[in-house]
Amino acid sequence: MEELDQRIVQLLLQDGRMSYTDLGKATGLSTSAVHQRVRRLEQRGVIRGYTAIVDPEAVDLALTAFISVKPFDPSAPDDTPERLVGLSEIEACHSVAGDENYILKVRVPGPGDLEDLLARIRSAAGVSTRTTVVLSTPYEARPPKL
Amino acid sequence: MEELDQRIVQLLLQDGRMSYTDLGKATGLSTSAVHQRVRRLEQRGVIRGYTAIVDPEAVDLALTAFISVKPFDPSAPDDTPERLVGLSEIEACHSVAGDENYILKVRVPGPGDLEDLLARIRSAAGVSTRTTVVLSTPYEARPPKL
DNA sequence: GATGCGCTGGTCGAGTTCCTCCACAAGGCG
DNA sequence: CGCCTTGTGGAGGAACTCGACCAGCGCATC
Repeated sequence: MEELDQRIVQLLLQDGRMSYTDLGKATGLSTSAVHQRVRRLEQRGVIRGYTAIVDPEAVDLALTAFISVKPFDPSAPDDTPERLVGLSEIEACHSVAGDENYILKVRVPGPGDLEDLLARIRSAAGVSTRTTVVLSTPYEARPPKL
Repeated sequence: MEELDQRIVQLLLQDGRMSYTDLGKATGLSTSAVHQRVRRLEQRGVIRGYTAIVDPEAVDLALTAFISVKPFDPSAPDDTPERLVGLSEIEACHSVAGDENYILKVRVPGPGDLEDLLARIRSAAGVSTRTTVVLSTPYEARPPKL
């Protein structure tokens, strides 16, 4: 990817609502040219979307946890992600190297909801779980430096 | 938080670039009223910002890993997050319950950069590390259901 | 080595839409 | 009744969006 696109992406990572006019000023391009590049980045899949960054506590999701997951039957075909995709408390699902197969990042209002969620995960995917509760998060969702 | 604000936040989680006019149509409010509410949500810290969701591979950050971190000296005051805040490869830092103290989420171009980053983390924070490499991520950054 | 063609990616301008601010109204609440 | 909050509506200006046009470049052709 060339340098102009990279700079545009960088700017949109820092402020997803920046206007095309401002992007143009920041890159030395015309509004239309920037707009065109952004559209291309979107349809090439480089930019997958835009979102607000929200304080989890403010929306009653004060408890974050990482759940490591391992199938009971290692020989069965592994469709764990599809089995869990319907659980909206799961923010992310990573397939990982190591003792367990997946790491899930989940957000719930409180401990009771976590207990409940764990049961649903185990029964939906046929897995054993090991969960790590996060106590606080010093920082999160920082935009990468390109 | 009341229901209208919740719906606005939900919509902005799904599309961070939605216009105030559209938000108004979706919530049954006038453009001005929505704008006002969003500004309040921003300055109350409920909405912390906006960002583009970018394909990491497209910006040469193909390797994601979780690094569990534990200080060499458990009795020393723990300022690990501050010591690591300057490393831009670290996307998130969570203080966790369990054997280790923190979980870091990092993104680098490749294995060599990970090795290098680990050395910098250890020397900057005086910690031992245990890293879990992610092989693929079925999904990530899903907007929570409110 | 010129000529000409098509592709890519840029500027410019005009019509439309959206943002943003202000004045003002309706509903609680002391 | 007066004040605060939260809404509506409107007007001016800014931003978006589209089409027309142009410059550079690669490349086949002569």
